[in-house]
Amino acid sequence: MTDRLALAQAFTALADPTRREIFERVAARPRAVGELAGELPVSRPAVSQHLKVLTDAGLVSARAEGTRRIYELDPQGLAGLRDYLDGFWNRSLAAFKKAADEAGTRHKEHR
Amino acid sequence: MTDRLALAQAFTALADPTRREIFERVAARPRAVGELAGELPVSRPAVSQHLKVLTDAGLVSARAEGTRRIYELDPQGLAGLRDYLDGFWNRSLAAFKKAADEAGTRHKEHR
DNA sequence: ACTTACCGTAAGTTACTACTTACGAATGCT
DNA sequence: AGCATTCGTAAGTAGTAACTTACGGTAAGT
Repeated sequence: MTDRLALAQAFTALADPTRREIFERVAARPRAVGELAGELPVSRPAVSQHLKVLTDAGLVSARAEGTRRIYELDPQGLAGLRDYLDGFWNRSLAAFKKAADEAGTRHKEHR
Repeated sequence: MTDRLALAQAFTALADPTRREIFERVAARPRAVGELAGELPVSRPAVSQHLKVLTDAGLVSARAEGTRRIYELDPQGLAGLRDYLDGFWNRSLAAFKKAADEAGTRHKEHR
């Protein structure tokens, strides 16, 4: 199961605009650090630091290729976020359905 | 459609631990501000400020009940987050499937 | 009308975070 | 071996965010 810490890390990771931008680009296609830095208005070390946060959150993973490090999307962190939100989604829908049904019994019959 | 700003606000809102705690309690059952403050180790104004952020992110909504303000979950913000993550989920699964298939064609046949 | 209860906002402070430059390590090429 | 490329980390700084106390405003009760 996905623990609370990993969840917090994932939300924190995607809260930053630059980091979300990096995440989206890596998700679209695996990229090296310098490549990402070339596309973004921040320095290469900044990209490295962001990638560390994303990696710790389980959102991306890296593999070495010569002196370059290729980052790609890691489905694990994504799955944790999805599961967390799905829980609220189902419960909220159930609650709203329940409220709607109860309102319905007062004003008109069920069918 | 859910725009980028709302998305950023939703991620930012859920990134803070205290705010996520508030969100979870409100999602479980609608609550007043003072009630939340009584359950949490922060002051009532702090809760108010967190609820404002959550409201702006479309994650909760409020209704007046006498002098009290009852906050409840708002499915809108939740839907935006879900849709965003689902996009990556589907695309990442497609990419992994594609990669697996291509690897399969090199090492063993499809079935 | 006065008091009580509940809440949002303003102002100020502290802690954290995102960024920069500087440095060092690892790999590949000649 | 020497040099170039690519990258991670350390150190320092500026901006932001989360919290507190203080204040004002609205609704209900007596």
